[in-house]
Amino acid sequence: MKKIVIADDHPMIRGALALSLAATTAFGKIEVLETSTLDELFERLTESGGADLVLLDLRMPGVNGFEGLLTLRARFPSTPVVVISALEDPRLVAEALALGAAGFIPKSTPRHEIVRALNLVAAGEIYAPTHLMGLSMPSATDRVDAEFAQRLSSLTPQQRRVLKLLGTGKLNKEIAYELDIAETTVKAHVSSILHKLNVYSRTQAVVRARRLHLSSFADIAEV
Amino acid sequence: MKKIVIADDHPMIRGALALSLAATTAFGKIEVLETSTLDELFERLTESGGADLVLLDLRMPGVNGFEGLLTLRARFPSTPVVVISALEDPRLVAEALALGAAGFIPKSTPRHEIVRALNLVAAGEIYAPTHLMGLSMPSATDRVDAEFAQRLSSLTPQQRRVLKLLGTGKLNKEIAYELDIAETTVKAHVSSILHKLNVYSRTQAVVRARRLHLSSFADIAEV
DNA sequence: GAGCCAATTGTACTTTGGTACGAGACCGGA
DNA sequence: TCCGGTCTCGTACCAAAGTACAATTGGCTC
Repeated sequence: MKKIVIADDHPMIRGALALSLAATTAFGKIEVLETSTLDELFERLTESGGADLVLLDLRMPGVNGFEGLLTLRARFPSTPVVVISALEDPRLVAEALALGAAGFIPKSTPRHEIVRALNLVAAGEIYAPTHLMGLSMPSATDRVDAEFAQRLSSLTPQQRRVLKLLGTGKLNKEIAYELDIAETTVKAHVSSILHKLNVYSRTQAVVRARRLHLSSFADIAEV
Repeated sequence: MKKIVIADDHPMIRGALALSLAATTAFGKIEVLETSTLDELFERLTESGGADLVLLDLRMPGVNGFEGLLTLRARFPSTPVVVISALEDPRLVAEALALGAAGFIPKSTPRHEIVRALNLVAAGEIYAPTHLMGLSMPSATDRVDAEFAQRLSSLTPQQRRVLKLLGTGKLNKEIAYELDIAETTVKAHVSSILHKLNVYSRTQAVVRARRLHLSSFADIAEV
């Protein structure tokens, strides 16, 4: 009995995906859970210790972009994640796959194609629509971004929080206050972050992280 | 005899604008100069000490985005600038006006409307297409951005170069080497930049500057 | 020439930032 | 139970960042 979680804030999409899952044979018997928020998704996964597959919408209330995928991959590295997206930008596809997604399914995909995609993923393959793959030759910057995304995914949750605050230009002292930890600890985190991201200053870390479409950096809090 | 400069890298656009200018009565007798690069524009303006009007394309070879407008406003504050753009994003309009543009004319504008716009500007009014104004209420962040853009425009050319390098995450030492000046001087510039931008760390300066769509920050140099 | 401003540099200083090493607490898995 | 990883924190140290003050140069304008 495989456990599959659909995480999408739109009930209609969830329903459509559930239908496709029902038509997918490769998983055998399945149990489908639906969540409409990221927090709920993590609750479910934490309770049950992961799942056999997660269908994750890129755009969810609270956290948009790749933040969710990043966190998901960090906390449940062994759980395959298929990204569902309304956008069909080839760069998004490349980025999602670089972050360890097992597939990328645009919402416009016809159902029989979705079923085929899920069967592929069930078999351990990686699915992405061909028309979004060939065109975007992995350029130099894309590869750099992908590598950086990989590094980003190696951050621990707390380190990600620190990086998020770094991204607003805050001082170590301010970060310490906001997270209610000692400044020493913040320094330890920052130091570790810099090593993991392979940069040598907080400013570089922020600049590089901002290049990815992480929601954490899309909406900077007021000063 | 009013001196008007058209700065656009596309000859066809320059021609169309020149025609519209010829049909504009409010300026009286005019002399029209055309330039295809930003550098050439600045040469002309420096020679003649400004102009009575500049029609500036947002996208020019070398420097895209608002960089040119920013520099123009900084070096020739008394010269009115009308922004010409192929893009019609309301946010671009708001930003251009915040930076002191006297008008915003999309390239899709019909000629009679362009003439009307130029007449308005000649009369000291500010022109922007109504369909790009009403929708984007000046939100809180927009106002913050506009204020920050104002501050940005107060930077000197050299300070702008330093900020650009700051935006790539470089150390003072590296910036000094690239600009071939002493690290002390870089520090002096950075310090001045921070004051002018009203922030207290380089990282904040970078984060805030990147929120604007300045080309300097669009294409980060290789590491 | 006087005055203004950008740019440059120096010295000296304080504050942040970042590294290195060690260590205790907690937690989940083997 | 032991092991590994995360989070925590301290001390100590060095490098980078940032400030303050002062001074020189050069170009510009009035």
